[in-house]
Amino acid sequence: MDNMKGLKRTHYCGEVTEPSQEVVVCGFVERVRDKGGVIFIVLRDRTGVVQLTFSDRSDPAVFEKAASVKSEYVLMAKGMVQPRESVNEKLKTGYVEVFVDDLRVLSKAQTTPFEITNETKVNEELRLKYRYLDLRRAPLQQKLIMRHEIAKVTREYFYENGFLEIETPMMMKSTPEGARDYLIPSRIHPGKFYALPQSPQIYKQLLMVAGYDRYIQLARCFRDEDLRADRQPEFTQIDLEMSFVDSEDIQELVEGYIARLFKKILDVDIQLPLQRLTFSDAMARYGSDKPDTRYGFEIQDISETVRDIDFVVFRSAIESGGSVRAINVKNGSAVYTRKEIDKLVEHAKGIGAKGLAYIRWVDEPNCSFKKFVNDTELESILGAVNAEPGDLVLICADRDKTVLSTLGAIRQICAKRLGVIPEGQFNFVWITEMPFFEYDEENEAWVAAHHPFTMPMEECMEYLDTDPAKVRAKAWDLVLNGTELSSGSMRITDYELQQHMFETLGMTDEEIEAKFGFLVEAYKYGAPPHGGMGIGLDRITMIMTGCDNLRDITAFPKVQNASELMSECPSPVDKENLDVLGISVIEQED
RNA sequence: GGCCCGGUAGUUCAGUUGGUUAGAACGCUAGCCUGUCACGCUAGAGGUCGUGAGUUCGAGCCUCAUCCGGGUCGCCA
Repeated sequence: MDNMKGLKRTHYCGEVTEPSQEVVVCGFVERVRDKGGVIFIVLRDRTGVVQLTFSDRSDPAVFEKAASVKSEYVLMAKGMVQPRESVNEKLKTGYVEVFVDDLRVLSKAQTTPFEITNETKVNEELRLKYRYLDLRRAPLQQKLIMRHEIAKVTREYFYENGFLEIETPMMMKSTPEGARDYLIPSRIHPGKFYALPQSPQIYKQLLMVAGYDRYIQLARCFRDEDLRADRQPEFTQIDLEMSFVDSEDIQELVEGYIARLFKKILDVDIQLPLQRLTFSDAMARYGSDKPDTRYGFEIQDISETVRDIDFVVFRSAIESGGSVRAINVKNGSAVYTRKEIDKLVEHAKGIGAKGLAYIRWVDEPNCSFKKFVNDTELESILGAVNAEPGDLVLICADRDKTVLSTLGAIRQICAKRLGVIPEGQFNFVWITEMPFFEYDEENEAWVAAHHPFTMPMEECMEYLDTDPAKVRAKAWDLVLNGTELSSGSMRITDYELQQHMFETLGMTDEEIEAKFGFLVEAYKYGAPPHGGMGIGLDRITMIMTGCDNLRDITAFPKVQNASELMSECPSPVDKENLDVLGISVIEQED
């Protein structure tokens, strides 16, 4: 094995484009093409590849060493850049090659468990086990580099706007609300635990009380909940908080950030101001609090149209206070055969609906409930949803909540199936006037829809005690292409009101004191009006890189059961270590 | 915790109704080749069919259990 003595890298591989200069490059061997008397080695680093050339008519020692090189060896090479005899137009460096006179093998490499190529069909499980090899591939490197650029633009923007980056603790008090905490034991306090932050929420509010009126942090957050394609247990939030502002001020600033980010990273112009929808409009039109507005198929209430139809499914839904709503899947009838519709209906049943009625219109409108409707009634339904020949009308009748969530989900499935979702389009929408309370059907109680420091809208204060369903919050989400990117709110700064909110949520004085005593105390000493947001850096990166899961834009991601396949964490701990922490582990039953 | 999908050489896959010695491509090893660039040619090595049980004269294939991975619902104040 050689060392680097006397050589220093002068160029990254991808930068070698000018002939007639001496360069020193280093990197990994992408490929060896040994022609017998001439050897080509493709060398790779994070900027690209360059071809190294060796001839048996020059230095025999160098040539012999080149002949022993294999894939993924780590090399350093010095030589003259010369034009190629035949160019490779597919490469940025394809017009030149480095004719090597000093070759150093810095590290040999075993045969890798999979080939390291840009395009790969290799099972992700294997790639995750050898993540450091998978990360050598250019597509992954480009994504992590773009993530870096996004973080850089983010910091630039907020710094320019007067924000201070301040670190908040990773070891904090556990607040057993909402998501489950990851707990940290400590030798000094057996039986007591810190928690990893689910977000720096409380600390950033205290920073406002402390007078640091514009705060930002690219904060690592942790939640011990089940994973999804767009949910990792450990993630990064662009966490910000501002004093002496109201909702619109924060939103305006964030809009400026979004526009800057997309312009700088993707050279995409985002039209400002961004679209706004109230929560109730979003639910009514899209059946979702994170609507994808890149396509239509909007939900329409046809309760009035079908009120007089003698069809028990519709009638009973309306009579029991629910509704009948429909989506018009434009040109859906060709794709959705009877069999495919049956699958949709099954899916709808799987998510809580009793079923779906439908009108499939190929030659004639073919209605699944035609026994119960006459031609006039059928026509008025088709008219109500602007149906034309070729369209597919899907109808759901039930409680409002069920109807909306069902049609919202079905709407998405149909759009994907029909391929009507435009690529390369970024539809942002603010969801405003979020409900303050949510009804927990299991425990038959109203619970906070957001964290308990969220400010109710002024005009809703009067319903706080009388009609929780009517109370809306000064809280909002930012949604991009159907993915929730961000949420924010104004915070309660009034001690009395905060106390009142805690009580409304059914917390006793003892609980309040134990969980949030220090926060409540802080607000007694003067608190500026403030609010803020947490923006999901990972999700933004995922969408901007065109990925459909967070693993691809995370250097070392966790898999579905929250373990890491490479290091195999989490892992058991010796009894001695546990004893020091005062912890005993109960045998898990299967 | 529920539902759906997947697991066969190092990798990606094929494998007929349950039937002889489980195949291909790429990779790997050895040899040849002075202009390749997904180099080419010749030869070769390489398999606990995820694991365990069962049915059967006989299981990669059928049954059951289990492990691992993915998607999703619940969950994510």
